[in-house]
Amino acid sequence: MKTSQILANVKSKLEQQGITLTQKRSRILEILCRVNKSVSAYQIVDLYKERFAESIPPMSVYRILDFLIQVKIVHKLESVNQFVMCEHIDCENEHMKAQFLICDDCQAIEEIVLGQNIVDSLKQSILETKFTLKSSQIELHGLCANCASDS
Amino acid sequence: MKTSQILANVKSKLEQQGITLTQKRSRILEILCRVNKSVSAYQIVDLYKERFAESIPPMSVYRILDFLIQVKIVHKLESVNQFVMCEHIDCENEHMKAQFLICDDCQAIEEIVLGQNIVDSLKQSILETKFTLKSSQIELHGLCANCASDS
DNA sequence: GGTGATTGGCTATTATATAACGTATCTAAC
DNA sequence: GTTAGATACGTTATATAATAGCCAATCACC
Repeated sequence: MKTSQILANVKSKLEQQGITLTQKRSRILEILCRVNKSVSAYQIVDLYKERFAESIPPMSVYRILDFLIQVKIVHKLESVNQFVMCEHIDCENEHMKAQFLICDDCQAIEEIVLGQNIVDSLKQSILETKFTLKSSQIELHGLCANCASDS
Repeated sequence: MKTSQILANVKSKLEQQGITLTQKRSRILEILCRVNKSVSAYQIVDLYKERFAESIPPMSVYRILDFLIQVKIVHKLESVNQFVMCEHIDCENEHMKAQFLICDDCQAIEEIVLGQNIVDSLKQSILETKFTLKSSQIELHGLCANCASDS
């Protein structure tokens, strides 16, 4: 699917929730959509300047990222301090969501959904420890198909 | 088990591999052992100063942590940029090791081992994506039993 | 005792992130 | 239309996390 198509989808989905994006938010979303991998906040600052010939302070980028995360169209990958567009626009109802395969070479992100059986056994393991899960984002590191064949 | 006992165990285990710890390395290991939770490199700097009335530069702490990680007695929790002692001194032979439950309140760490069935289904899910796993450290966030009952 | 490897000191710099406060813009009620 | 409150964004400063690069000390072995 084309970047512009994806963007349009996301936006119309947000509008259904009564959310319209400001120009800056929209632009940052566009950047995330185009790069098609995970990037750091400061990389976004650079990309923004490149693409729109206009600089944006890091603070603003962080704030906008916070917002985009809140409305669930962007994820933060805690293990690498980077941000990535959500590939599953319709995943809100799943309990164990947001599992990522992160390519340590090119930062390509594969957003996977684990089967219910895995989820259940995971939960069972955790129950035994009296631990209360808040988020169950899982980030696994390795190489994507491309980078693996290169090396 | 007592801190001193654990420390002694770890050290004798390292000695079997021909590794003896320098004073600084030993002290930092002791700190990690005593706090019994995860801490940042800079927290270690502070704790070191407190306990040994002697300051240590952050650079040294990072280097020593790298070493301790290499010899597999310390883990780095990537999602929070903190470090924690390995609870399983004898876990080298497991394939899917290093799964952590991290208390977002008090940084208590529960190091769990997932059952083989979970591990297998995980691997299967990943196989389908042509992704090559490098490390399979999993970090899950939530509240430990203590902190959950407090709130 | 000399030599090479390991360990650690030191300074500087980069990357990541938040605090605090001010300004602008938008909206809704009046 | 004006104004009050909320939301978004700007600005500066600072905190936190991590690495680079080079030099000095120490240890281990010949």
